[in-house]
Amino acid sequence: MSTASGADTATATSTASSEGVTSVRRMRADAVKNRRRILDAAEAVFADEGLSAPIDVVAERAGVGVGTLYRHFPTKEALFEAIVTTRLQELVDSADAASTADDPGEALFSFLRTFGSQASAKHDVIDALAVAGVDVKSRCASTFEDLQAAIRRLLDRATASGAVRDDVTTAEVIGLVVGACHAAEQPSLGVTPDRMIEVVCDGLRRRV
Amino acid sequence: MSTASGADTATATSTASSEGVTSVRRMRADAVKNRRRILDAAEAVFADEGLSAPIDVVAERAGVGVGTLYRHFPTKEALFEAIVTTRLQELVDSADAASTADDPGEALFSFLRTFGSQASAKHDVIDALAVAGVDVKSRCASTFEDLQAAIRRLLDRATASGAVRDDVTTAEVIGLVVGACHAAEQPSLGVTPDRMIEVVCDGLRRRV
DNA sequence: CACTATACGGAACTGGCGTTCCGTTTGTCA
DNA sequence: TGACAAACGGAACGCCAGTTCCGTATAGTG
Repeated sequence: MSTASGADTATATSTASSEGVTSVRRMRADAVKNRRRILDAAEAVFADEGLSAPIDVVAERAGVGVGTLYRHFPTKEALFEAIVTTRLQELVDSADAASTADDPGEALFSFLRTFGSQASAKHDVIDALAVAGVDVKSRCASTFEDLQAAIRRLLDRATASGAVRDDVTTAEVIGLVVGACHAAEQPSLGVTPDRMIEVVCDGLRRRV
Repeated sequence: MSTASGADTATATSTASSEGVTSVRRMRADAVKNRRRILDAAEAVFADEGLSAPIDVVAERAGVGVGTLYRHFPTKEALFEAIVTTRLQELVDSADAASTADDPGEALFSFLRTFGSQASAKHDVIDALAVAGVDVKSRCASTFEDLQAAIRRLLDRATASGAVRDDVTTAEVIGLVVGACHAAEQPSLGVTPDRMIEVVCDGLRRRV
């Protein structure tokens, strides 16, 4: 829900002076308000139109001119970063939450199901992870690595417990789930992610 | 390999006269040659750059001006149609070939593996099937339906034999495999389709 | 209240790409 | 070989989306 993540609140701009002293200046009230509006608009627009939605749409939805938008985010990618990082963080949180479950296998699977429903609700994550041309890697790198690490933890535990096969990598698990979600976004196929994810989970289970 | 599919040879243009008689006129020799060159170039370019490759690139590779390209294919989509239909047909053929195998389960799985390797070699199929915005549906509709039907046949047989679970649709199988291939095209993930497809196959197997 | 740094808006610019247009070239046929 | 329809090439056009620019508005301060 919340898009702010502490340091992201951005009510201030920091400037390094020549002596190395850091002076902080409050943002003007309207600027703060507009920044919020832009983030909210972007979150909504990207969620249901995907990352390819034109910037103008975001600006209009925020009730702001494009110029203003660019004052806050120098690039469309910078805006992606803000939004996608949030989403990825939500997924990291889900993964961490799932990791406390008793059954390590179910912990992984329930996370993957969560991932699926999150992703099908918010087009942007999948776009960020699955569409070539949007390079998450460069901008949201660290959060993406966090996510990968969190999934690896789930996977390792599940593998160690014997619930899940041990010949699959974290990246492959991500690929399978993201792939399924991406396919589900294609209206012509007429499928939803859930059953496909169930198949993936079964495929991950260790054969008895 | 071969891109020609009988009626596609297109060395002639048919015209309906006022009396309803159909007169056929030979294409000029250079036109025939150029059409071939364009198709070959498009096949190569789309295969390794995907369907988003600019038309100019195709034209240049074919050693032809854009005007000439447009004389042969009135639209970029028309060119897609020519290429993608061929690829889809290849897949239909693979599916039909697989369907003669003794073990119905393995018939399906070996086709899915073939699909995976075809797809990872030729970016365009996956683009056509997985990237929103390219509507295969409208142009290659019938061939796509043929493919879907062929896969359904494999799936039904596999299900009937008890080798494969019976709660999965053809579209879901396609979604899973296409999704995995699509994910594999993302260089940042660093995965190949094969193991992911193996997981999908295991997921499709009926639990014993 | 006046003054200025800060922020705003949106028209204009840019680059990429699909498509069109038209003057030139060339294969074909008598 | 001459004539002409057919085909060619590539410059030019239009659209779309990201980005920049700059004249105008306003929050914050003394």
